[in-house]
Amino acid sequence: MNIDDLEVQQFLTYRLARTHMRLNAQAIGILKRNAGLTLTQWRVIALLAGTDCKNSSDIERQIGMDKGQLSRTIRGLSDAGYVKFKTDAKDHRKSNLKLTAKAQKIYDQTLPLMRNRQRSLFAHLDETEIKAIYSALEKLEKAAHLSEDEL
Amino acid sequence: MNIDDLEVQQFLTYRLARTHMRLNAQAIGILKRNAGLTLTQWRVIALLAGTDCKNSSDIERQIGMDKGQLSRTIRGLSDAGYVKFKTDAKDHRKSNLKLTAKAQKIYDQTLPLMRNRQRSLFAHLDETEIKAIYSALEKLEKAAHLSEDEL
DNA sequence: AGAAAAAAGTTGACGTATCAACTAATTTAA
DNA sequence: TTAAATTAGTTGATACGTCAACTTTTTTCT
Repeated sequence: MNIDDLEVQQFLTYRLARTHMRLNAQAIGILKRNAGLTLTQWRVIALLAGTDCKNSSDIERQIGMDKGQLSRTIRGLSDAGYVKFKTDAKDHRKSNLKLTAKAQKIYDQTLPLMRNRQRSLFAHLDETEIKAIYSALEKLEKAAHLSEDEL
Repeated sequence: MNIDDLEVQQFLTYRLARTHMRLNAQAIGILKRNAGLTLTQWRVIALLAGTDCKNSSDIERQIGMDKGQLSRTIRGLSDAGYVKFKTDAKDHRKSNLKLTAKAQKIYDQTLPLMRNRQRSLFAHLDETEIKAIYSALEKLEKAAHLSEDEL
């Protein structure tokens, strides 16, 4: 590509941002209508239900979500009756999380919807596109990590 | 790609989101250190300086930014002495925006930095990657527009 | 054992983004 | 020409995301 074609470049970053936002908006809508959950609430429930994540730090490591946001999300889930937490017997800093039956039910109902969505989203991408987009994202991300002096 | 490979799919959407965030974070850092501006402030200033956008609605149409956020951003810029606005003589709903000398100076200083960053970001992408990422984003965005029933 | 460092979680502040309700001015269309 | 629809912009609410300061508990190191 022509390095000096700033129009194209800006359009691409813009498209990247917009696609991300649209995908998010779609997921948010589905979760709100079908489960009354926010996206972050869903993520936490899905991790507690589908992985061996037990507490806040496990989740943080798993998806790199911010500690603070996580703390607030979990409080919200607790207030809404989706999780119970009690402090770990061996490490009093940790509080182990457990989904309630209510949460498990919502999860079981919602997972198929989200799986179906994932399938649809990717149904029309072929091998070449997948590889190229991975490669491009990797390069962009690497460049995004450069400090200002290195740019 | 294997349609049922949900791991890969989720990884890709995750990567998309993360790349977007990293790119944003980088731009935010550069703007904060060098210009003391937020990203939205920069966008508005850049549009007022570099395009023929005159008012809030022009900007909204140009980059699809939310009216509300735009309104607050412009108020912030006004409070900080970067823009002045007076209501349009012919259409009293509109208020035309004008950058102050202070804003123009910041813009002139900052634009080269941002251009340089854009160049670096895209320097290592080749034609194939650009095309594939465009194609993939287009398909993802199209699918993201589908309603739940259509998925 | 005791001091220093690290980890778990909470909280506050701010920026980013969307949606909805609202006022005021203008355009349209009956 | 008047009523209805549209447009410009403001404001409030809520979600999402990052950063930093802070407390408490555990681990590490000497």
